[in-house]
Amino acid sequence: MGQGDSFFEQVYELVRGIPEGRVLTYGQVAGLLGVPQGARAVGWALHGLTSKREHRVPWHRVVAAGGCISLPAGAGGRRQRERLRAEGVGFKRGRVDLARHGLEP
DNA sequence: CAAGTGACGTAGA
DNA sequence: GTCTACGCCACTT
Repeated sequence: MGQGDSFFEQVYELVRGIPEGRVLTYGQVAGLLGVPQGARAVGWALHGLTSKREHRVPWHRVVAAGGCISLPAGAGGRRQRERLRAEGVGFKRGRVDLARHGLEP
């Protein structure tokens, strides 16, 4: 996989640009890339990072619609929740408070 | 070239 | 509030 600009790389770059304490949804990332219906592809792109060791991509800042974590606890969902909380992101009944950490509160 | 897959999204019941 | 069904995209084999 050494392609230069695949859709995946675009996702990585965009996610990499998410400031701390900010959270985006798959649909938003896809929309920013020009493919509002590509939420699935975005999720898949991040899925590859879970197994990667050096990525520098704050994938934990990307959650499903509504701010809910779709990741299984064993796949890193647990880590995502902890990381977000460590960045000051507040949780609302198991969901991220998009109203305070969304793209533009 | 075709089919299958997956960390989604929305709508309806 | 819960669950089901369909549609969409990009990548792999």
